[in-house]
Amino acid sequence: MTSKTNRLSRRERQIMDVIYAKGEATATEVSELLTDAPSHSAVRALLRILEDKGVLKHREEGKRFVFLPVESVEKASRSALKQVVHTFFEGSLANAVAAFVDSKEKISPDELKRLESIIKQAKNQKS
Amino acid sequence: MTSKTNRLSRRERQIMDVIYAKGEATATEVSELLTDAPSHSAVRALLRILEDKGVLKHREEGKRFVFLPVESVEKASRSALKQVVHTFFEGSLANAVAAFVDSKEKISPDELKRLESIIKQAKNQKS
DNA sequence: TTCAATGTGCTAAAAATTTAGCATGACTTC
DNA sequence: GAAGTCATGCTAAATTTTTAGCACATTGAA
Repeated sequence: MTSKTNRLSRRERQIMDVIYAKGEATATEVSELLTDAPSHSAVRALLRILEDKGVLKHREEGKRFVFLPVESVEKASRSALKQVVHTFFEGSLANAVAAFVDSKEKISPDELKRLESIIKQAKNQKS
Repeated sequence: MTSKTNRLSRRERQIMDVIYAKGEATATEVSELLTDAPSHSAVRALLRILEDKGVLKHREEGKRFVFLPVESVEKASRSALKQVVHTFFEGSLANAVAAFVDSKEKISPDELKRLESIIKQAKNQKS
């Protein structure tokens, strides 16, 4: 249960969120996307630390470093989602979806259709 | 976007998670539920800090303090969920549900039924 | 070549988090 | 009422996080 992101400091987590949302990012991009970004060198330091911790890696692109998660986004997102569902919705996906639907988020008809077919498919696979 | 829980340190978040999952808890309960709990007095200190920060409040029950979130669990859970969906699933609930279904989590037939009816209801409300 | 621009790495200091331990108060039990 | 138990508050120290700034490398233009 002690997930990897659980071991990250606040800034580190903020940065990981940005990178997960974007897929990958340079130090400058991270800086720009953080709403309350610290100095540029601070961001770079954090990125280096995250790499030390083994949650990020980078590839060099020209002279810039492009950082990306070591763990696949798929895996990370699944565990983040599971974590929320567990903490707040007693482990029930249905509870979570219900809450989301109840909120004022507009869910487009398209989304609803997709949801329907996802559920249908899951039902079939069960049997 | 800078949510309240975003301002919490790692330990503070851990504690909030425990309390959200349980609804409310005493210092002792929090200690027991943390997998890598620090000393008891450390936990109490954190709880005090969280109260100072305005995310927890307490009521006295005999001689113990029972801590509970200031923000309703409903509200907190909605924003936690929204956050994950935004960060990892491009804001799409359907994407999130698909990922959850794909994972090896067993989703009971009951859950699936509930999901179906939730979606159906949402569709009707739209029109 | 030389200079400016843009990137990185490193280091050390500042700030924040996390912790233990002691003092205190209430309640029970002997 | 004395001692033991269980709770809290406070304080100060240890540890971690967060930061800025300087040094160095590379690229491209003048």
